[in-house]
Amino acid sequence: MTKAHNGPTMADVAREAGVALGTVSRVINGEQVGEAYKTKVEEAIQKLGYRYNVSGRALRTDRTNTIAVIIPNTINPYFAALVHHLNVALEKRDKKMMLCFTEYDRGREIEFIHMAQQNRVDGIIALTYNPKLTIPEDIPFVTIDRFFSSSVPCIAADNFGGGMIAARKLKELGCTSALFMRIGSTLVNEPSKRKDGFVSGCVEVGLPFETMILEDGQPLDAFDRFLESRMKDGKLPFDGLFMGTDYQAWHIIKTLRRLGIRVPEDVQVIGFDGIRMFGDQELIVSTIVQPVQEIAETCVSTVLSKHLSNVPSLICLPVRYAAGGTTKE
Amino acid sequence: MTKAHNGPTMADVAREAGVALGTVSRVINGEQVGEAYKTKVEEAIQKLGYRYNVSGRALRTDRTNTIAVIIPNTINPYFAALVHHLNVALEKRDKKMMLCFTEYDRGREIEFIHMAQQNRVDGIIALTYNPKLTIPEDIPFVTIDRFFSSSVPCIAADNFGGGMIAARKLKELGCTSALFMRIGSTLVNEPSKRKDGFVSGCVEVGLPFETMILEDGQPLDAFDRFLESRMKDGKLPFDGLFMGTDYQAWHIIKTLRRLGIRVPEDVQVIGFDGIRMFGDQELIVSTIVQPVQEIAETCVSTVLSKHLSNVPSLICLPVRYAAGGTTKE
DNA sequence: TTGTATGCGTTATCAG
DNA sequence: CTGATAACGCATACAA
Repeated sequence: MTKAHNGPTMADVAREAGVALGTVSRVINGEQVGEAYKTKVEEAIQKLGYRYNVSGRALRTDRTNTIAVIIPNTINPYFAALVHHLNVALEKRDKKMMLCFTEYDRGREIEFIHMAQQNRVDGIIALTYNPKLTIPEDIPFVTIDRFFSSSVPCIAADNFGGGMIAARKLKELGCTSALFMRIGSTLVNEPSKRKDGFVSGCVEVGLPFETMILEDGQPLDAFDRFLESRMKDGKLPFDGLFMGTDYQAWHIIKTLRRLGIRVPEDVQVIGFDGIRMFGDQELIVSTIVQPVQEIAETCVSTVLSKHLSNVPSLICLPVRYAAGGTTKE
Repeated sequence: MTKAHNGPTMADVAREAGVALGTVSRVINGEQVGEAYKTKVEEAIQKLGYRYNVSGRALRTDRTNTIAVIIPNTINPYFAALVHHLNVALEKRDKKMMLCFTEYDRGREIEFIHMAQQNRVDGIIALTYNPKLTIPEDIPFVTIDRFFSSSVPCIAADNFGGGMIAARKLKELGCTSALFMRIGSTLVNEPSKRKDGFVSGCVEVGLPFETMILEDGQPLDAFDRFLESRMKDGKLPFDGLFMGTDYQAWHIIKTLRRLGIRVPEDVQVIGFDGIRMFGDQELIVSTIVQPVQEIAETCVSTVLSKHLSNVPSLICLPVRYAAGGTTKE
């Protein structure tokens, strides 16, 4: 076989510096080395433009300095933000990120976990939906938004708390009758608690409410038909609406306007996620903002923590309400 | 050293199957092997759940089956879409993607190219801004939106053509006086041609026009002040506006509305990129749509093509106009 | 402290 | 067609 690449190797550096191979390795890895040797080696490295071979080191140490991130895609702005902050957090620690897009495909979720193992990654951060996913035992694993078992740390926003905040806010803003709607995986995951929190909050503040949950896979316009069916004399029997996500809120607002309902004058709408225009500009709707950066940071520090077993099995990070023009502020 | 990982190796498979190590390798790589041997090996692989070690193979072959993608971030929806389609195109060819986010940092652009070389990637796809970037000779390199030299293929949308289309469209929609504004890197790259095409198109159709180019780094509200300065009796001397990007168009529309100018009744606005809400919903403004998927596909097929030298040095892909509510259709 | 030698898992060469 | 073995680049245990 002809060598494709002909960059300098440690042996080249050693020869150039007139020292032993092991000495070069020690310099590279910041171990104790005599000053004279060290400078000789460093000069040789400079001169040859040496950079260590990642595969060689990985083969030898069985560590890749890489964390696999398994996520549906990067098109959805919430995922895009997550990926962004995960990357920042990983880079800060000199880790590389191996990105795997599942496109919500459950087969792929499994396949990527295999691939991550095959690549000997140092850990996996996953946001998945497959109910039958089995988590590898031999590799640090952290999940987002979905609880597997007490041995697999789950990082999520405080979805329940977010639901409560939404209820209180609608009440505070003068709503007298509320509706919660969502569509999402039938899987019971952390976001499911948005409803529970909302219900709890409505009871707390004495706000009458209804809920409507659509099954996964149904088209969003089932919401539309529901609203249409509840219209009477050009009015809806609700003046407050809490939606499962910003995306769903955005969709329903278009429907409301089409039905001649004004937002926020007739109906106030709160979403969930904190999606912004162009990723970092204005909010799209009034919303419960997920602490994306903190979630990412926590995922990384958790998956890299030496003693995964000592880590809490569910970490909920605080959310906050933010006005985005679809409520009366 | 204690082995961290204890997955089965080729030697284990060979032992299990009662064949030689080399035979296992040949089966894995789909080379000619006797039928009986082949099945024995495949059974052993199944039984042990063997998967080849990526580092071992990479070390031996000096090929990683990985393409580095160097891009500012994934927050910007256009980049997010690009990354998405690049990933699809790469996965289709069983290549892995090594994502590098530069955050527009020129030092990082250089650093990532080094890192990619160090990781022995099979190719690099880069969207960069550093004027002093030197392209490695020994590794297939493709750039997006920016021409380096005839030996480095550049893939871009037909920015010039897009500018022309915008001019023709504004004329067709009844505009009598147009303005082009943009802010962007002082670097002369492909997107710079949006203006040239627009100017050319205006001349062609006989549409009077002005242009205003902001230097990179200036705040966007310099646009606002410019518009304010041109206001007379609550009116602007333009009724057609072509902006360098959808983001800038979006910004300027807010300004216009603040100034009491109606869009599209008083002024029609066209952007560039084709950004959609939530990545795949409605357009944000009327716009010239970049063929993101084709760009991604072309980048991948080009960087993987055996004979990079035979490839054209600039590939422009066709754009199209799409109405997005900020023009009179 | 530094040098030497071994092996990580794989592919490729060479001999059978 | 198959088996044995060397080498890829590196880190490390051991010897000096």
